[in-house]
Amino acid sequence: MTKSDEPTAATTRAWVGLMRAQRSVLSAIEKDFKAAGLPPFGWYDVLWELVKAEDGRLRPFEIEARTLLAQYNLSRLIDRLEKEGLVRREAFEEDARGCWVVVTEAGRAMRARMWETYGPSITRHVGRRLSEAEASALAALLSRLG
Amino acid sequence: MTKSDEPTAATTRAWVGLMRAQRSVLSAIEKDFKAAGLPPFGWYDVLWELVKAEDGRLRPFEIEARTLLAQYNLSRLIDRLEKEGLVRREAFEEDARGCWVVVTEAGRAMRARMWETYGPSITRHVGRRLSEAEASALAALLSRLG
DNA sequence: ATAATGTAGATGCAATTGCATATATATCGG
DNA sequence: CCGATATATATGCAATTGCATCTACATTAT
Repeated sequence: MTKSDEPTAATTRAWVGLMRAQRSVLSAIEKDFKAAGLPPFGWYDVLWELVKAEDGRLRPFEIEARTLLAQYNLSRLIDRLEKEGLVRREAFEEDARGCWVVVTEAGRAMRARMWETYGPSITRHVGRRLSEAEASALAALLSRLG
Repeated sequence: MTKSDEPTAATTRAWVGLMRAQRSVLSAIEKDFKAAGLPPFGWYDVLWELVKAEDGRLRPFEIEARTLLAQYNLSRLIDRLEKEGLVRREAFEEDARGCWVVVTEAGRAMRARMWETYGPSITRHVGRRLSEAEASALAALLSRLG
């Protein structure tokens, strides 16, 4: 490895910190979800993207881009959400290969119920550890890596 | 949910950014590992902790604390590393419940070989996107969440 | 029109993870 | 010393993930 490819100490600390912070906060949040008897954390993102979207519907590939889920994982996550009645698949008329994923009323209700745990959990595990200015600065820096 | 539990916009952006940045960079790095024909990314951390440790050995619970791996996941990860000859388990004399995990020469060599891909990968996906000062600031902020 | 290529999404199968619990000590209170 | 409790690690099993590939339809070039 040539010298210029070697990460600087600060870069390495940033990357290791990113992994550790994410794991640590995520596992704390997942613990809160479990304690509240909620479905898996990962369901939230998909439901939220659908709720935000016009008509509560998105194509799978759109959800994929927004959530960074792998295609095959999303496909099966939709299966599970559908089995729970939180979303339903509908035909996409203009292209018979595709489909819509539509959030149901139960899905909207579940999203809202999850937020009641999720919101405070974010506050506890992130907000309480940083000032407003720090949170802003962190968000700005992280957006450079997305 | 009471008002005070609701995360601020900056806190939420920080958390969402943390998830997205970690997923995005991790998946880019994993792609580099695969392209180089290396074993799974997760093996690196364990090997590295062992190489850093005195005598190249640690107790499983010590690795667990350093890597944030779940106990049952680490137990089976050690199985896999052992099967590849990268580590070996040795008896821990003072407490028959425990064991040592010792990195082998092959394990040290593999760690070094992985770094040849990993180092440049960190540089490419993290270092190149931030100035030194930004990387430092990011590391400092992230350390507050660990 | 047709063959080649591209895209959306699903799926079989093996590997990994999570959960609950097991196993084998160790330690502690009486 | 003895039973109760705690600790270190392993493991059976179900759920999830990753990989490779499949199906079905769409688009493009000839």
